[in-house]
Amino acid sequence: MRDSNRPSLEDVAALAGVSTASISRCINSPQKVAEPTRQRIQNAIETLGYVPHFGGRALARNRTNTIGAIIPTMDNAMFASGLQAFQETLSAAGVTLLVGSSNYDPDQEFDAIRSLLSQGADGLLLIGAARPEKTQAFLTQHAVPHVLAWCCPKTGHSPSVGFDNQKSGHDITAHVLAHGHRKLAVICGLREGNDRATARVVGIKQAIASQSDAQLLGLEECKYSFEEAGAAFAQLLTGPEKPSAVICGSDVLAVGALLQARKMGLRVPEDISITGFDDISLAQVTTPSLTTVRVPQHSMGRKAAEVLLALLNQEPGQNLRHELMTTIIDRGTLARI
Amino acid sequence: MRDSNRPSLEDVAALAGVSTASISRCINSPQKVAEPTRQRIQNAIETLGYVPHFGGRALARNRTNTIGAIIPTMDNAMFASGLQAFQETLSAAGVTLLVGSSNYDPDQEFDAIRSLLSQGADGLLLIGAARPEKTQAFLTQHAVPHVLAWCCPKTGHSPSVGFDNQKSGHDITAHVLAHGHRKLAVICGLREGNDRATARVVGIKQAIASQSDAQLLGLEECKYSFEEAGAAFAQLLTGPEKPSAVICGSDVLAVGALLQARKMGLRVPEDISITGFDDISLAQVTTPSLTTVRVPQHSMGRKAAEVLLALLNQEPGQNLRHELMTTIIDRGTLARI
DNA sequence: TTGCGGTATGCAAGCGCTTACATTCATCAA
DNA sequence: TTGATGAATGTAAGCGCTTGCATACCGCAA
Repeated sequence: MRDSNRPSLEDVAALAGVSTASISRCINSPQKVAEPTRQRIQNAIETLGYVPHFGGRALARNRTNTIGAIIPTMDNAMFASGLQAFQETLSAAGVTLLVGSSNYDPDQEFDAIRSLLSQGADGLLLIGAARPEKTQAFLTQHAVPHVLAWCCPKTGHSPSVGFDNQKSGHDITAHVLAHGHRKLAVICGLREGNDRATARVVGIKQAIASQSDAQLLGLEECKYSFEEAGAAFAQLLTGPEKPSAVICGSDVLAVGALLQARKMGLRVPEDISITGFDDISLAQVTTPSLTTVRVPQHSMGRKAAEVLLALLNQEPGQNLRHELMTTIIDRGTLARI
Repeated sequence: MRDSNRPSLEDVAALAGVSTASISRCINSPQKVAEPTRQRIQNAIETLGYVPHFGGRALARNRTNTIGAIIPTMDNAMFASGLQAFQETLSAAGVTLLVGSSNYDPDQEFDAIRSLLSQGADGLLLIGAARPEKTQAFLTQHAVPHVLAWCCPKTGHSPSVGFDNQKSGHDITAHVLAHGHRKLAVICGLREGNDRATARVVGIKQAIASQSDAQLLGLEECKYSFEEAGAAFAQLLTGPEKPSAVICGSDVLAVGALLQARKMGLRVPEDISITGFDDISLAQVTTPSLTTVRVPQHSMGRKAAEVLLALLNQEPGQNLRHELMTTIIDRGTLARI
């Protein structure tokens, strides 16, 4: 059953004429082995093309130097650059990243957590704070080191690196109101199990409520796709009163709305304003380009990696809650009334 | 040193009052264990929250049910949906996906290969066919099951699932020529070590050469970013003769060019035509939307997974070379002259 | 009763690696 | 010369799991 293609420590040891222990030492703490021996070992490793067996190593060390990230989707760019930064920071520290996706489904997320853990992940990056009791319990029971990103919960004791979704939702809405809009509508992602989407809407509603003459004419929930967002947009315009601005919970939704508006012969922003959220690269590319909320994806990813690494190394005195700031990026889809 | 948080088979065995072997059997081939015992074991597993240890398993089985994919970048959507399809197909087969990225750098790719392999990947998905001798030798020496995607080499004996980049480059160029364009320019990605970009350019040049009155006024290489592509576009327009069409090796480049054209006060396609390649979601979103070459990312990803899975299961009689077709998507950035 | 076949379970050997501890050997001070 | 010291290396146990083989037990036919 031994896979003859894969040289083991023993093979290297035989070739180099030393014990397996020396090889192991040579790999893991080279200063402990004498120069000439090290040379011989290096040669043997090279000629055999030896690669340490991860399983054996994990077993012996009880640590894998691997961490897992579970993101809702790879399909749009929403998490891509944050993940990229996360990954870069990790690999600079010699840690491998395992990626799983949940499709915004708590059950799939739970499975992914188990799967990554059984793959040996030493720690986890999770998006958002809301998860079922069952998942929470599992994380607690196994004392899984993890950090939450894209959110910044005030309760709970998981470390987090993110931003205040509610406040950001409030801010962009206040910005829209400040442009004179009073009849608003909202398109957001499916909120069930998605605390980011939920919080953004809460913030939006809050801002509207605090402006006495403003009204929320409609709110549509849909998946993060151009098509669904387009349909949602069309739906919002069926009522007797038309909104002057549509606030979207994500750039993907906003672009879908924008495309649909055009299809319906509406000029943006002259006839209707649209705002996005996230500032992914799509946002710069549309005509007009999207007024949106910039999420500091890159620094969030990097910081999350740093926090997680510190956690794994048991470095003390860490700040557990890192709140980053979002900024409103004014481009071309929001008109002043 | 035992991680007290992580229950082992032995713990479950103790709780259930059976041997570790039975637990293992219960997990891997439930029909081999009697119903009442199975119940007891299931309970024990549940209450302890037992998750099998990947390393132990890998060691004992010499197989991990994990496969690795190394893609040049996660940063733009070029590979995202192909990867998504790949991943979906794999997880339907109960196989986990490990993702690494190479940043278009052969050395980084080599490291990623070693790393994924040492992580226990049973097989690999690689993008493109061109790699250094050293990498080839390593793959051969270790007899690593792998499939190449995004290309379809006629030589070499690695299985591949992809399309003919050269032909596609030829096709889109012929299409542009058929629209009456004769003064062309090209923006492509950095070609060193990137056989897809290289082949596309070869195809483009070929098509131009076969049209006697057509000429290639300039060719710029740059990274896949809006900014660099914009600069490349500007550069192409500095010469005494202006191209009437710019053929881009990727949608990201085309969008960068489009944005820059607008910045320079050029109307697309009235003043200058631009074509893309890949048909990522960006392409639908610009104004005008991008005339481009659609790459069957989704079916490519799925098929690649199927081929790789078949390879791992030693299923015989597999077709080793799967060539998929690209299609030209006519949208709004190519004018008829 | 004996013995047979079959099913359910246990035993124990390894898978490749790390590491505490043991061993060897050279060096050097007394 | 001797013994203490310490550096370099070897020995072997054990990490958690799978699995071939041994064992125990059952029912049933002879």
